[in-house]
Amino acid sequence: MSQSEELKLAGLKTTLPRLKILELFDSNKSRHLSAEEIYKILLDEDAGIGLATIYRVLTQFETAGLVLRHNFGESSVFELADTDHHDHMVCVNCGKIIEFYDDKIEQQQINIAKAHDFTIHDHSLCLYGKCKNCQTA
Amino acid sequence: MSQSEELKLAGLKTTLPRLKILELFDSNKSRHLSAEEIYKILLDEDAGIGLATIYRVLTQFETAGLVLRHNFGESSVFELADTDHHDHMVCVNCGKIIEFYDDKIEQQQINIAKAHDFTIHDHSLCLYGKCKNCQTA
DNA sequence: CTTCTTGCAAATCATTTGCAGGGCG
DNA sequence: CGCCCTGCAAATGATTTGCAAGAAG
Repeated sequence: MSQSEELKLAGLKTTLPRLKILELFDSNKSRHLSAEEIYKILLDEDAGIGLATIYRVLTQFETAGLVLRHNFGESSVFELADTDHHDHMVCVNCGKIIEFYDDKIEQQQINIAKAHDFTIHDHSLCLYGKCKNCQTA
Repeated sequence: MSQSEELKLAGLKTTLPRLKILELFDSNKSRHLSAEEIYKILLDEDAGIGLATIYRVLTQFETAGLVLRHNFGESSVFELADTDHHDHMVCVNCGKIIEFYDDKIEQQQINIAKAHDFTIHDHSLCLYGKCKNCQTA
């Protein structure tokens, strides 16, 4: 599906800011971007896109289910919602983000919730520490 | 250990704001409080304690290891660090917080980190959903 | 054309900091 | 009595919103 079609499906008009942001997520290796990071990247491209617009677009994308918002540090980071559910490990030294999925943990969360008569809508699991390269530092 | 002694041990002078806040945590059934909540409670008591002071005290307490800071919603909530490690379930409807500890999950996190050559310093696991009383709502 | 969008600036929110007066040890 | 603390107001950083001008369908 083209990016333009994705937008249409979400009930959003095809506009430059939206395409640019989608494009960034599609092409970016890191996958995890904050509004500020997106803003700076687009500034370098002289796209003339304001920070407020980026926040608006990201919120719309989140509502439409196109991206997920995470609250690792103090500001939000977003990632494309194009893969299966996974959790994260964040390197407190270099900021690297490693994704992982573990069936035992997922299952155990469900068991625990059940034991407390709690219905899970969502969950967030984040491990903070040092990645391979930063352990010596 | 008295609250005054706890403060001394942390290298902090015994002052009214600090005692009041410690007292609140000790007496409060909910255990989890935000700076704003503490501020409002103390306002009602006419303690004349400013919000900035509450933030300062909470930060000092966190540094001293007396309290833990969590980032469930958009603002931080604090809890006394007087119990063993545990994770949380937060009811998105009524805000109720349920604490839990699961050995399998803890162990599995360690395994996963190891598999990725990652050294865990800390982790946060939070289940969002509806508690028993809010399921029908 | 009509409605959805955007850029910019001003407004919010949560939290932090500067400063001058006070209080603990 | 010196240094740590506090209240208040102003400063911050992240994110949101008001508004009038511009595009998309």
